Amino acid sequence: MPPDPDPLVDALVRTAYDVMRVVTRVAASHDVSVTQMRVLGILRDREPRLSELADYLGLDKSSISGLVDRAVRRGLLARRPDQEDGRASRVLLTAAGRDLARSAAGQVADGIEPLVAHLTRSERATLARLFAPDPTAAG
Amino acid sequence: MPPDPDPLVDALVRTAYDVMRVVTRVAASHDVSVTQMRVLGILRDREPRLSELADYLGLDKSSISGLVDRAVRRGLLARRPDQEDGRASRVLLTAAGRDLARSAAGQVADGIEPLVAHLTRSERATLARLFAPDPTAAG
DNA sequence: AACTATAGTTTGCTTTACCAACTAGATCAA
DNA sequence: TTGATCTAGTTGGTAAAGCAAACTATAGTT
Repeated sequence: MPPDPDPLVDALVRTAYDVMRVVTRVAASHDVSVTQMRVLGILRDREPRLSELADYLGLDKSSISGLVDRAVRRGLLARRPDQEDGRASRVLLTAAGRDLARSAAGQVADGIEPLVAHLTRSERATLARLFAPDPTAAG
Repeated sequence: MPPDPDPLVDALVRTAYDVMRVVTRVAASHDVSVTQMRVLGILRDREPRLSELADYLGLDKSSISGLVDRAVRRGLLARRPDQEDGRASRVLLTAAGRDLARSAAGQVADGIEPLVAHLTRSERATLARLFAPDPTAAG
């Protein structure tokens, strides 16, 4: 989207594509889709219902079923019936899934490193601060 | 990918997902895929061969054929035989494609705005500067 | 002219993701 | 309690994304 009058927006979009390229590459190296990678990341500190997962991802419930199915078949995720609601299931990482998530996170960090390699220590700190856990925006 | 020791990396990944969410939404509102949106953006100031486009996107040639086909069928792109190489085609925006690209760029800018709404003018300038047209990294 | 390399296309496959229809368990009302 | 309704998740059907492999046609090379 070149004729972007706002250089910041332009930079954000460009950087987003760069980051996604890294994530895509790392995911592929583990033979997992970007979305599945993201699921693994989300589940590291959560054990949500399928519908909650759908909300996190902004996807339709029906998209989640197959996504989780495939990951379960691969031994990365497991389903657990919800205690409080007989209709619901909760999704959680298996040991293998947790290993993959950890390893992939490291690779993503390494892959992103070059994108900010030209920044000084203090510039990085500034960047991290400006991007801080979004005070108002949705997470 | 929570247990990311580097808060900057974490912020970049999170922001990338936020940006992609906006792009996805805008693309959907035009009934176009994220990849097609990206193609429209790329073609705004270029008229590449299919193979060059494949390189830009990091996709296989075979993925490009169908992608371009569908966009041509929608009247967003056109193929033009390359003068210098009888095997090659060049891809370019139609007027409709250019309109869509322009309009979408505006929507993306508007959608991203909230992500940086909490920043002061000077903080934005800093951010834009730190993200500047990556001096070393690949574009 | 014959080989080889390159540009694109086509076919077949899996995954993604949607929608709509469905099942089963929850919830609310009478 | 029974019935109406809502919600969680699954299933089936569809279009697109993207890869790999086989193929066509043009370039380039020897």
